[in-house]
Amino acid sequence: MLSGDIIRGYCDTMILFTLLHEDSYGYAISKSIRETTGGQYSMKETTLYSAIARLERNGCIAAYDGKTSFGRPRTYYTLTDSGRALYREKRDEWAVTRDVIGLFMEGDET
Amino acid sequence: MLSGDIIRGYCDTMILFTLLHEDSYGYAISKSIRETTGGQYSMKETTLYSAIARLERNGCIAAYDGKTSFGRPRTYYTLTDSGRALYREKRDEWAVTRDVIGLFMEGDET
DNA sequence: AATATTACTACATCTGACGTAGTTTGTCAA
DNA sequence: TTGACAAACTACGTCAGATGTAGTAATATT
Repeated sequence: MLSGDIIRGYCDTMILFTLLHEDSYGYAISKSIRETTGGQYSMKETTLYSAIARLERNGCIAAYDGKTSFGRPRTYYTLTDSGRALYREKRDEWAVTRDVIGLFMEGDET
Repeated sequence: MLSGDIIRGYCDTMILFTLLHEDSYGYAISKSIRETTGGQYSMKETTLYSAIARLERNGCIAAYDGKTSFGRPRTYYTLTDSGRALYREKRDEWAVTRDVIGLFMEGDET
């Protein structure tokens, strides 16, 4: 199970990725991330919500009220253009990061 | 130029990797890292030295005095067995991390 | 002795990921 | 109508790693 600093800097990207496909809300985003990673990574609630707040503050996602069948109404989020742009940046940055860190790995020529 | 949080968690590994090949000291380790990445990443001095201190505290590297031709004498570092073990752990962890984060990247099928 | 150069040290700050705990808003059973 | 209950957050504090700014230490050269 991965956690913390290892993933640091990519929590936001995971959320953006999830919203790339369809609008969603907190709990569902978290579930989607868990599923995407096949259970290898599970984002903590606080991490998720603070990342969402940050993304909204930065204008990368926008909120709107949704319905629910039970319990408190959900807040849905949708990607903005700048959110989409940020995703692309992060994706490109990742390609570089991955290769650079890979230079320090031996016996790992996958 | 990569920096900070992107690389976070792998500074230690870069240092361990460098020492895998031969004993070295602060400035030279930093230089070696810059060269390994082809100038794509340059570790800040403070980052380097605090990582070195951490690794030594944890028994992953051991220090000994070295000579110098000019200026203050260097402190050389050598990998310990547990440092070598930590490197292997980090290397394996990286393989997983890389694949998991990769799941969130589109149009990036390199 | 003054200076230049290499090699660090000290210390404060910032940020992002968490832990623990509590709150809000709705449905439903009785 | 009210109280249990569940979903969906919110508040707040902590911690570690990377970094900025600045200063110190040791040694050879002039």
